[in-house]
Amino acid sequence: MQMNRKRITIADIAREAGYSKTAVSFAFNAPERIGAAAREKILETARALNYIPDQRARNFSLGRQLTLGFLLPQDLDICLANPYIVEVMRGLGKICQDHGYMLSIIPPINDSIYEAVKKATVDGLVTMGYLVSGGVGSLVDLMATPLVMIDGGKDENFLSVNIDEEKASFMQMERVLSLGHRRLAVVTLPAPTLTPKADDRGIVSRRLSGYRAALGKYDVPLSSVRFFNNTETTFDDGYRAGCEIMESGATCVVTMSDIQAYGIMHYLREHGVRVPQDISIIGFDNICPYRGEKKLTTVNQPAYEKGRIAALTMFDLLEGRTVESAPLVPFSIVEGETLCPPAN
Amino acid sequence: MQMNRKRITIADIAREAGYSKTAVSFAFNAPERIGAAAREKILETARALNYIPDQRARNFSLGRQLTLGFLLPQDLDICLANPYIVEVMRGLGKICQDHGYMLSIIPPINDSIYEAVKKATVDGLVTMGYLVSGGVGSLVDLMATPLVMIDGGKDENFLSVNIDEEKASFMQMERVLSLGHRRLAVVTLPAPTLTPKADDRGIVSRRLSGYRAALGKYDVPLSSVRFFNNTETTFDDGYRAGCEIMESGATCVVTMSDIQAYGIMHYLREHGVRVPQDISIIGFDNICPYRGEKKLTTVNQPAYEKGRIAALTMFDLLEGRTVESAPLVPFSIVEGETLCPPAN
DNA sequence: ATGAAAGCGCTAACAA
DNA sequence: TTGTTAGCGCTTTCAT
Repeated sequence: MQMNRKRITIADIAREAGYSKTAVSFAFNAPERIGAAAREKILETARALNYIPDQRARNFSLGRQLTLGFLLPQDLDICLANPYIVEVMRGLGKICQDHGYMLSIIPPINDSIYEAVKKATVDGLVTMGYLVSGGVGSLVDLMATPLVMIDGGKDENFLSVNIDEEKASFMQMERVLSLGHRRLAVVTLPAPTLTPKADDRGIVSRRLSGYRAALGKYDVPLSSVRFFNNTETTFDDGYRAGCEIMESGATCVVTMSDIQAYGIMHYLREHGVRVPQDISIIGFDNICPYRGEKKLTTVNQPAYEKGRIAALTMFDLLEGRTVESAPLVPFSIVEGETLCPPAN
Repeated sequence: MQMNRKRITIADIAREAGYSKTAVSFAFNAPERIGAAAREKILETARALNYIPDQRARNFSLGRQLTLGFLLPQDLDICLANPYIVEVMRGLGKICQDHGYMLSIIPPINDSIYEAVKKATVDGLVTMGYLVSGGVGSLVDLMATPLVMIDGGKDENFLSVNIDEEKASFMQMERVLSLGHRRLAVVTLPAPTLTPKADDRGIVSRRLSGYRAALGKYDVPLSSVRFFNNTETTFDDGYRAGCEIMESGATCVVTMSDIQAYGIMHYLREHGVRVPQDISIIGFDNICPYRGEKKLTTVNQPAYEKGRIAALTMFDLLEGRTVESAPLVPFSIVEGETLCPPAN
């Protein structure tokens, strides 16, 4: 196994080479600021002593970390089980790699995102799926850590990378209403952790308002919609909700995330309910078909692109470029095999 | 947008509260080592001044980082597109979360894993898919950074979490040989970046030796096997290889990774080749079916579990517990719908 | 061209 | 109980 020999420091090299620490530092990071002879001698001894500069100390001294943080809205094993989130991460990470940065996945600490932020050592934070109102918002402000949201909400202090949530959810709902569905089950995302008070700027509220608009257009009363508000964004929890949904009498399920939808489909199939003949279903995100289920009709979100844009925006911030606002990214409804007119 | 007000430091609090920095430090991190009155006064002023301890400085001083690093074998966007790797990461991350750690994804810098390691600020490194021989091995030794491999190879200096590669690949190959296949296409993993010299301890070599053993048992000459050694571990590159494979006359494809296999299947289906009637295929890893392809017969690896074990091992190392060796994790052949006897 | 020394913000051994 | 002070390893200003 590895032996923990003590690290060689810059002082060792300085002493051994007969130069100052400054000289050594320059030899490594600013060759032009030191004589050729001195530099050679220094690098020589550094090599001989197997000196590796301590990146930790360097970063600390330079006040940077060469790391972007990705703040997870829920437990890590839930988030990484969601292909949509992973795809966002892939976009984020690609840009990090291009900049020589690491991407740090930051799960909540004891269910607290706030605590996680306090412990995080990163140059910038990217959040996903919730509003930064209140606690975390002022915390990052105190820490002088730039923050960019993905799927966040309107906030005067932070940028958010989003699709047009109202419009997308309007179209999603309209798609099924136009097919004739009138008895609906709507599965929402879990209440955002960071919005203590009811807040109409978060992603859930905005989508709900899109739904309401569509329902209004088709004169469908809210009472004919059954809401499922306690479903985690997981396959398993979708599956779990399947039972109640099946028994709700709905002819169509509208979910705010594909991963839930696939869980629901799995349950339905296991229980002899045919999709879409018996129950139609439409999702949100557009992840790949899951567990052998048929391809979902859904709202496509450019996940990878969202990650990329968020990271690029973050580097703009870090490198002092002014950023007016994050752009709306495009979405579209993609056809799968899970929608048809209601049976009767 | 955020305003970058200057951070309050421990010195500010000390001065303002009329105590020393030590006292402030204790007030936060060792309440029992300071009087109640002093503590109260200090926390009071800290609150008033919105003081947030600088985690960077704290970590630097304590010589830790509260972060585990996950060293990627290839570009980040390739790795995160592989569900097998993501699942490993999920296992790693879960344990990190349990320990209040972050998980840092470390992509190569300019194609160099070595450079990435030098820049990384983490308490421990977990690698994936290659041997740590040579450069990186001695580097982490100099940096005194503990390292644990996943899918690495035999190495006297580092632990590796693996299945029994020889046995698994033997069984994988035997599975198709026993069905009667004699003309085979074998798709390997790309040559591990970190093994400059031919090395027989890496994962690819070990699996090849399993293949040889199985072929020997069935008296099948190596000449009846067509090797594809330049296929990246991606869906797209599998797809790309599909053409040559189709034309190779093989009745069965044996791949070292599912993601390649699904790419190949996609190509075959698009070109009217039926799986398994025309060409059988067997994979490795056991990821979920991809892009609507049928479920692959494959070797199941407990990816999540591998990640967990690697992380747990790492924390053993970090917390000074002695670790003899990483255990072999179990594997199994799982039946899909992609295997049948050869046609003629 | 080179070096002394003062940071960076926090911890902790040691002294009082 | 509390404070002084010397680190942690590197960067960088400012003399020389």
